Amino acid sequence: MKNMSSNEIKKYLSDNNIKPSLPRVKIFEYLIQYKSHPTVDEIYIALVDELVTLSKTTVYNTLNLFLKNNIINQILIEENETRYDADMEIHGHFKCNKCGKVYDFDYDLSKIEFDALNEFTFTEYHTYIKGICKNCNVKT
Amino acid sequence: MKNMSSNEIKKYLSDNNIKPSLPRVKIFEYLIQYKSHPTVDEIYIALVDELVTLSKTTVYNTLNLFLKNNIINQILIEENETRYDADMEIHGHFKCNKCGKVYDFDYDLSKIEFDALNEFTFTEYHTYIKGICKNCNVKT
DNA sequence: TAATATATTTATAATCATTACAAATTAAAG
DNA sequence: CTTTAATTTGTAATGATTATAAATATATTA
Repeated sequence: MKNMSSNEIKKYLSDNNIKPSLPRVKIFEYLIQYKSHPTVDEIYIALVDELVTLSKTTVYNTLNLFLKNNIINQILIEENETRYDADMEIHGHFKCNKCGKVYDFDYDLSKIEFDALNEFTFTEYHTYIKGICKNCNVKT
Repeated sequence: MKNMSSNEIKKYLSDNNIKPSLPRVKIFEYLIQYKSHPTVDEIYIALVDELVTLSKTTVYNTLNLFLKNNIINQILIEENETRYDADMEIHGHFKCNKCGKVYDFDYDLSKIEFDALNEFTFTEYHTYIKGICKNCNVKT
């Protein structure tokens, strides 16, 4: 997943019932390459130089299509700041209140007991932590 | 916390540097009484009959003040659907994709190991799960 | 208690992210 | 090729939240 070639991305999209048009391939490529949990604006600004006719609507449409077909996740940490992540492994996010960077971290869900949720069916897990990252802690 | 009297709420707000005006007391009371993780609209609609001059701006202002003074949490599960919770104990939320209800659940954070976040400082923990609740599972 | 200052609430307008829509473009099928 | 369907695009509409400034209520001081 880390370094998919353009052809691998095309196959991956096709396998998930998404016709691999150029904007779609490029947007997905951006997500797996930079893993920066970008916003729509960040994706648009990053790609518009190469795809000069790209519109923000296409970025929205494409991300919503990816969401529907379950190949990306939406990250909601701040109000009015929707971010996207192509890493579909269950993992958490840490957002630094100083530098704003979003870090990934693994957590072992099997160790969590959900007493209150007996007979519930789970489809999505989301965890995020806020605080100060190592880097910003050192600086002060 | 479960059943605070009006006077206890006033004291609690004062203790947290919030002047206990009527709208503030009523909004906080609503949050701890119903625990329904309401939206701004739901709070406004629930209270406007009693506080006939209440404006939605006041609900926004009040919730933002509560957030700033750390006596409520913001719950972000769906894009463009900000909810609020006066329960400040660390706990998770489960949202049913069928009925839309948000359930609370406890989870034991001490069992989670954050290898990747060594030397990070944590201030807020948020966890939510999506799926189908017990009730909706039975119905089908 | 009246006068003044301060805080709170309110209505209206502004902002901004997202979606709706319909036209334009591109790709696919016959 | 021609026709049909899918994708992309620009513009307008929507809706939640915030900004602003006036109105109201509360607190302070003389």
